[in-house]
Amino acid sequence: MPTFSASAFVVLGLLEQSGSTTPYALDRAIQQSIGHFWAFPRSQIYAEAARLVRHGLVTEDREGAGRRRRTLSLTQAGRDTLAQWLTGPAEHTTDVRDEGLLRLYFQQDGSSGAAQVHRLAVDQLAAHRRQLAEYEKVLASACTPEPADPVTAGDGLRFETPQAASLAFGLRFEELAVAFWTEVAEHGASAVDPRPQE
Amino acid sequence: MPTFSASAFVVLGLLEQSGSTTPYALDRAIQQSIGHFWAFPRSQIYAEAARLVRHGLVTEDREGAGRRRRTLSLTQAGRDTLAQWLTGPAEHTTDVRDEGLLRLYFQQDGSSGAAQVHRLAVDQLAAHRRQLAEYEKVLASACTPEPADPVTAGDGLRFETPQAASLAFGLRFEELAVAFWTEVAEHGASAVDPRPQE
DNA sequence: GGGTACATGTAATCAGTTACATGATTTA
DNA sequence: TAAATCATGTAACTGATTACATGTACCC
Repeated sequence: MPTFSASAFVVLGLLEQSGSTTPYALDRAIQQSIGHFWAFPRSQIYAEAARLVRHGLVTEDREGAGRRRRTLSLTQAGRDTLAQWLTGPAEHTTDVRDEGLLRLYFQQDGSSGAAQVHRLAVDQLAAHRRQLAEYEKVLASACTPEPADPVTAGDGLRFETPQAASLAFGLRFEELAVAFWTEVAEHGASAVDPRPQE
Repeated sequence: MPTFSASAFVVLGLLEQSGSTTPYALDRAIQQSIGHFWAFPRSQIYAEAARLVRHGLVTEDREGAGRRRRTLSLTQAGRDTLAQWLTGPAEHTTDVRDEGLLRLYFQQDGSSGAAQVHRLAVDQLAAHRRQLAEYEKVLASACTPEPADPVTAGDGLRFETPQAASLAFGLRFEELAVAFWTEVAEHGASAVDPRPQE
């Protein structure tokens, strides 16, 4: 059997969570959750689904007319493959592609580029603020109020599921980005301290 | 003229910084710096360089024998295109692909999956610690000691160039990851608080 | 001088992106 | 009912990954 990519498991995992769905519904689910830590554009869903069908991990069912919608479902083989991946050894891959940081890297140092850097920072800041707001909305529904138990209680909200924990990471990432670009905007790139919290 | 991707600017930018170089040297530079926020595998350098040569932004010069090494240099058109990109409007794209978070997302909630989650967290933690150590090494050379001027002085080390500032972001990201997976390892996914610092 | 690690490139395959086309549903 | 928007799919193209092949230097 071939070896499947992480993108394949995005599809398998979501299918397990939701039962049968359409590619479009998968796309929506991805945008709001997994897409934040596994970029996965809509058009790839079709390709990935086709591959999974070819290998017998998913079945598809198409409407005969109209928009010829597909409905995807897991097969037993699909469920097994997913379970195996979830319990198997994890590779460590964190790939980031952030055009803002790339531009920052290539800016001239010294005061000549200061205005450019500032403009870049302001732009990036706005974008990350927007993203942060997104997360807050999404997480609001995944959050539960503080448990009464004083042993486990900290301050703030807590999550109950691994899903919500992953999203919490995304939220923290955006907070980091906002803090970073704020510093750059206010003090210029030369004032960025690698560890502000120490 | 066609529109160039961010990967193209990675090559152009590095060529400007270093004068003429070989694809291999570019690769090494990327691994240690830009690769952290713009994933760019070695084999793509050849493809990208070829494209840039085709469009006249780069010239290449090949050894006649032996390993037929290339030497790449910027043309004036290349320098111009780079300058234009650096001053032009920035898109906001932050794509992340992190297999660890993906797995976490799909873990079962409840106590049944706790051991899996723990193992995952320990693995990811180790990997991110390694990455963090990397950054510390790379940044040590980009760091300057605190300036004496009390107006701009904070606590800790400061950076002088946009390059170092970008890397500082990477370092903070790894610190975030380490903190996150530590929490998951210690308390399970259900104990992750979205905003520990509040 | 043979082994190991580093350096360099190519071609085939696979994944991802863009651009487009069309069907359904809501709303003015 | 026309316009706008949401839903759905395909095909052509470009970018990325893998696997391989070979050259060069170092070191024992």
